Amino acid sequence: MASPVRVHPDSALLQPPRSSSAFSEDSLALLKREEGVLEAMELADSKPRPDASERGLPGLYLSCFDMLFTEDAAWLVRVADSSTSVAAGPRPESCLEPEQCPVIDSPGLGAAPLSPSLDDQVEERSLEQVQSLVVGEVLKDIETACKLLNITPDPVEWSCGNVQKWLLWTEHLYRLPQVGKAFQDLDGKDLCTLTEDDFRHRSPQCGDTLFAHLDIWKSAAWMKERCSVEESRVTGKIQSNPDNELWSEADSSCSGQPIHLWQFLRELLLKPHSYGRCIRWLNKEKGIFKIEDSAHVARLWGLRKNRPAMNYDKLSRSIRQYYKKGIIRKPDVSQRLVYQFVHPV
DNA sequence: CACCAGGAGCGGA
DNA sequence: TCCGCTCCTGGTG
Repeated sequence: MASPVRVHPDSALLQPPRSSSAFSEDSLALLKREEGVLEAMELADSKPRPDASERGLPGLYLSCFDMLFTEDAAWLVRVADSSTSVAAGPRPESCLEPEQCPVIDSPGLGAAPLSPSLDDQVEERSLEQVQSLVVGEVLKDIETACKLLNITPDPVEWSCGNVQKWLLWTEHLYRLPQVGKAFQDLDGKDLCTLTEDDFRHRSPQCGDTLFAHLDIWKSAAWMKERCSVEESRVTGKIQSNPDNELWSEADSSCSGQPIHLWQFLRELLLKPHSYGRCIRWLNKEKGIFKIEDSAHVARLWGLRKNRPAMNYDKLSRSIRQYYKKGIIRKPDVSQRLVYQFVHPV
């Protein structure tokens, strides 16, 4: 398990790397294990990818932030730069696969070796790009979790029920023991005032991990608020995110309307890096998808709808109600757990 | 046994 | 009224 990292909203998040220690074995392993976070991370890895959904959201955040604040990130940038700089010429065997091409703009490196100071500047610039990519990705993933759980991104605003939802969600994704009872009757405000020791006291097994996860949510909320204040100050309005537009049709949580099952399924399908193990497209153009883990999808749906007794039997009955409504149907060649959106995106 | 199909009653919005 | 949850019977591989 990734070691939790402390991220305080007011300090660490936007700071440059703090450590000058060597690349530890742990962080290397972490890097190899957790590279699915965003494309920028993928360039550091040429090994077969582990199943994305096994990482779970929280673990993903931890490793992201861990990387952000260590020398590892600078190393990552060096990999990115070297891979882009050789793009015109033959690539060594250890180079990246085509689909793992860096998304970071090359700072325009020439063939000649850089002077140390220029090298530092390049690293710093690329590091900023990596940082903003990672932070953006973390915010997006938290946003997804918020939509699925129907909670606000800011833990301070959570009700007792929201806190329990978040705990369930985190435990579920990160395979933690259930400790909800230890945090009973706490609302978000109370939760946020707890210290790491309080968390450990309430849950010796995973209190520190939960605390770290919560810290990241708090950081993200802080950043989001900062960004929106900044944006509204500069542009006078909140800018829209193209990625949100992509699935705004399927997102009803923003409009206050209860989410429909077909919308929920599409949300999961549009986040393959998080949910690809439990539901995935077989043919996105035709809208054909397969539920790989029926129990898992049912649990997620139950979590989203506050229906602890939800199971696949009930979920599939709801899906079948869509048949006569012309929203979902069985594909021409019927297969188990395979359905088709009548009107693909 | 897990999945599939569909009828029916119910409650919430 | 619509939507989804729940319970149900019966069928299939």
